[in-house]
Amino acid sequence: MAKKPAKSKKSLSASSSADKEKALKLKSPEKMKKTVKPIRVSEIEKRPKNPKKPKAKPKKKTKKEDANKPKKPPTAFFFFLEDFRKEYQEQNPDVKSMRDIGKACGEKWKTMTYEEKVQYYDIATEKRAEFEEAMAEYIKRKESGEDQESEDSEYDE
DNA sequence: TTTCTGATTGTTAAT
DNA sequence: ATTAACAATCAGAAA
Repeated sequence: MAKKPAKSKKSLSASSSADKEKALKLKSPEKMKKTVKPIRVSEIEKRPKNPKKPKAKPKKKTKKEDANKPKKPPTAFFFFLEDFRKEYQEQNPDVKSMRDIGKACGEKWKTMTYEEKVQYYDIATEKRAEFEEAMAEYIKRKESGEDQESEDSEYDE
């Protein structure tokens, strides 16, 4: 059977006017707001994984690995989770924890409309901007002199 | 005691 | 374009 080509289904010249309208609506909300700042990060972020990952898929980390390294900001979904959790626990005090909530939350999230989600997206967008700033500062500091550690780094607790 | 796991989606960086 | 990893959370299980 000759397989085939089903590779270019729409690409090149498929830009119809209808496509434009559709794309406008489907685009990410944050993208619509304005272009992201031109922060060019090439080698800033390094990802030295956690040496403590027994599983093939690392997921969490122990405690502090890099106090200077800004962690990834929570996504819109996570913000929604925070609110959702509170409500969920009120209605379901019997539920122990997030495994159930996560499912319920994800399900509801899918049902939410753009307008409802956009609020969280907005928060996430703003948060990301802050994260980028923190990241830039972190890099700067790191390049400036990571040797500078002594002051009150970490004594014993 | 300490560490990891699970489950959800979103965002990012790298390929 | 797609993949891989990580973001929070918390109670329970494993070592």
